[in-house]
Amino acid sequence: MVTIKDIARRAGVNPSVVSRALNNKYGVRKSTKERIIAIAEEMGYYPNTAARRLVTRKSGMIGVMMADISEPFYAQIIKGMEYVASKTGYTLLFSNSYDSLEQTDVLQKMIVAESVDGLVIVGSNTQDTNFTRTLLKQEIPFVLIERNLPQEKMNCIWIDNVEGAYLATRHLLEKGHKKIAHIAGNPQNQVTIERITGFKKAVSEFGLSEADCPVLYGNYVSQDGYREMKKILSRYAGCTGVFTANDSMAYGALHAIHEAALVVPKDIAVVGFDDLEFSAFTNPPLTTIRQPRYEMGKKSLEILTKILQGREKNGINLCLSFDLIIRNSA
Amino acid sequence: MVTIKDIARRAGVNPSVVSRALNNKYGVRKSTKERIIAIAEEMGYYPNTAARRLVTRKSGMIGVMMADISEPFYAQIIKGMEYVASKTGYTLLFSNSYDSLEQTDVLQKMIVAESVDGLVIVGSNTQDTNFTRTLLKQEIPFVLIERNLPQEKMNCIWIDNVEGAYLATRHLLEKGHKKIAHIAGNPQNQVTIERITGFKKAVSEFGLSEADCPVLYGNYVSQDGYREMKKILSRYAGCTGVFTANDSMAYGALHAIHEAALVVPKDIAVVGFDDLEFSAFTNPPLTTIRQPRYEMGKKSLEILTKILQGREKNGINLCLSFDLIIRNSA
DNA sequence: TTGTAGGCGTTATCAC
DNA sequence: GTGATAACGCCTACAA
Repeated sequence: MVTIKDIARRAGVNPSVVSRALNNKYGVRKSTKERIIAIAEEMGYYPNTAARRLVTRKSGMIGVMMADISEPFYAQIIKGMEYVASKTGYTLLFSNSYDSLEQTDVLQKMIVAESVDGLVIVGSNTQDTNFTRTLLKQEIPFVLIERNLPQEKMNCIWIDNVEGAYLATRHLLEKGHKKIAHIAGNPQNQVTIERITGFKKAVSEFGLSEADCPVLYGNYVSQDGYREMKKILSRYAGCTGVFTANDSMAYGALHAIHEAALVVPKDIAVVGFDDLEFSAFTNPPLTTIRQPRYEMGKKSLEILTKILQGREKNGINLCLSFDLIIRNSA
Repeated sequence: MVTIKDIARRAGVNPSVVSRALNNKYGVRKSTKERIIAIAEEMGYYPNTAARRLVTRKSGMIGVMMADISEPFYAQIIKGMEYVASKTGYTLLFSNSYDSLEQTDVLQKMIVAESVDGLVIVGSNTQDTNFTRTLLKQEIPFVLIERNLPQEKMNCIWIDNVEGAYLATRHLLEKGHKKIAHIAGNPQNQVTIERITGFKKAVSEFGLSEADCPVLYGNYVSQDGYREMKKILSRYAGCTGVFTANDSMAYGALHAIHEAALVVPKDIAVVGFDDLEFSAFTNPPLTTIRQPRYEMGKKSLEILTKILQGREKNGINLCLSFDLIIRNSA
């Protein structure tokens, strides 16, 4: 392993000079600096992060918490983050929160053991109410994606889920459907509540009764969409339209509809939410609300980086826009 | 921040005793050890990883390289790895190699800057021929997934892609198809070559001519499957069966077939490879070869962990089994 | 502009 | 069984 001492010896200077030269600090003659840099390169020097971390108390790592990294929903968010991370030199550390951030010590581990400099938290359970306070107290910068907490010093990136769900539902209603159902997500989730609200708003605006427009619950996975769609087919015979809280559940719903030998959108129309990559390839291609996932990830890291570098202060609230992507399922 | 010094002071012992007690080393009286552990817990002590890393020269991190973490193919592999990592206390560090491992310095960065203790490399370009030598020379343990290199001291986890592709193709042939096509992957990829070999093996075994069984190329993404399927429809009119090198391309192919108003499997049968989660939800559900992705990830980390702990030596070669999952697309 | 010295928190090697 | 002390590689006052 090549250390600054080795370089210093070769360059005939003191290690501290090497340190300053390599870190672009003032007080090193240009010629010495260039010589040192050349030697470092030649010797294949890489700073020892552990040593640096120990003295600077910065890790150069950003922790990313999400429910389950294997969900396709997160793929583009991660990609957006990585784009910024690779440019700014930060390393991303991922961790799954599964059901709850607070029931496990994943957050504490990230902060104390891995000593991340900052955090991005995607989603998170509404029942997790303490972690923001803890993070604020520990003065570790963090950005929340998919949440909009009105508290001070909070950094949030979100889309207006009420409006998104409203738009999706409205699209069904404008096509003339009189009985439509909503397959909602896990009610512990904030976005679930918001999308239900949007659904009901559209329904009432069109003068339909809540009895004709039932809300069913899944947990954002295909299997649940399939299960709930089968319920709809058996219990709500007149239902001709379904709005699912995300695309994965829409996939399951489409499958159940096909199995029942019904045709989409002729017999039943389906609208999803998210616009996952795959949604262009369902049969028929899925009409859905596109979330700017890549941008969410990118922005989250841009904001966090700026805050870490002191070029920005906490309290950023960013509401991104969504789009209704009309394909053939509704 | 609580350090072992703080604990030592409270316990009335020397920091080194605390270190030994907390690390389960010999030479600490049971009563002292218990007292120290209690105090550490009470004070909320977490060891400083940077300091520990600096002196032990171990990072407790395992680097994971794959082409693109956002590809759904990797999701279950990652999950399998995480399962083991969380049990053994290792932290996973992901990095994308995109086209090539060697054209960027991602590997070197992981090793030198992050000082990972070991590596798992999924896939990798056949043109990347030097990295194994480099890793071997640096004596950093690594496990290769989706590759089977016959060299000594190499740890490989793989499935027999020739046989898998053979089985998939054979399934089409046994259904009576006389003209079938293969949408292969990127020819720089080892598995691409192997799956083409399996395809050709089955074709020749059934006495079909290569002219009737063309091989087309995509890069394992849906869009390419769509594009190549359209080519097949226009150029190879009599073709009634398609074997795609992975499921994502099968999705694109199904889409192209539907667009042409043809019916799967009546007009054209489709067989994929991988058995992604979504493949049960395509229309019709996809017949495909299931790769044990979760197990690949799990095994890779189990092997690596054992090697890192000295409980196993390099040179593990693990061939996992696959299954033909027959659904309705063929 | 450069060198010296101290310390970050931990572990390891000795004495005792 | 316990304590003192020296590293690990780097950074940063401060002194020269």
